[in-house]
Amino acid sequence: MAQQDSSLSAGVPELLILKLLQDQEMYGYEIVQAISDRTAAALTPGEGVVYPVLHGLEKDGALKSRRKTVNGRSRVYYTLTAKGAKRLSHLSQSWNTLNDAVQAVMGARAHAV
Amino acid sequence: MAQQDSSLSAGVPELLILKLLQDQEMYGYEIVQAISDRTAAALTPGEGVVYPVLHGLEKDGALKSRRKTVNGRSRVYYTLTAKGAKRLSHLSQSWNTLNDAVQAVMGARAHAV
DNA sequence: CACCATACCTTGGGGTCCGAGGTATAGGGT
DNA sequence: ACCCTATACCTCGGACCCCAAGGTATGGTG
Repeated sequence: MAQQDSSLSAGVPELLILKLLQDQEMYGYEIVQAISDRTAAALTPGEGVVYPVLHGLEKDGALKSRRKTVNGRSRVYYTLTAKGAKRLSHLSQSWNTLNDAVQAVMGARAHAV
Repeated sequence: MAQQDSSLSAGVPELLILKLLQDQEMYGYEIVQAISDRTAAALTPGEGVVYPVLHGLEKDGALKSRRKTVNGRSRVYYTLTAKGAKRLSHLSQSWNTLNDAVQAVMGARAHAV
């Protein structure tokens, strides 16, 4: 049973992966490092997280992949499909709603103390 | 094995419950509705979520409980311990870090200025 | 007296995340 | 030559989180 919309299971890795792939074509190993880099290592989902998400998204038609060999290395590049774009905007929306709700209870203050 | 700190498993219900109990003594059933109320029904963790969290927190010494009968109804009121307060500030911090990291990847859109 | 709201609780299952491990190639150091 | 690291793919087992559904009991209302 596909998970509900208002789920508390964040699905953050999926969100980030979709976003990265919206901006540019990338391959799995690259994504793992990109997330770590762009979040200043605050988030470091490993390969054990990223690859399964990638496979799941492709299976659902949210991503398309193609093999490419660079410097004798075989890489699997992923790109966003229309369905994936929809899923991204949707997930992104959910994240904002969740965050707003949390802030509402926590005192609704902007961070940065 | 107790979960890591930088976990992506949000633990939002726990965070909200701790926050509510920091502000005032409450009982389970009340908490369920308070979350729904204060988030304009954006979040509605049911009793199946709240009670187990409550029990877990108490077991860990983050909460203290006392039975009280009001209008012939038996309620279990919870309050925050020092340990719970620590856990709250900690979890709250984690949430902000997580949110910042997500925003960093998503484009760092300013929320409500 | 039936029904709903209150108030507590547990169980079963699905989803998410993670560390650990497995395979293979390219390149640098020794 | 050889090893070690980085690159690049992958899967598995388990831990944890969340949820819907159901179970028990009492008070108030129609």
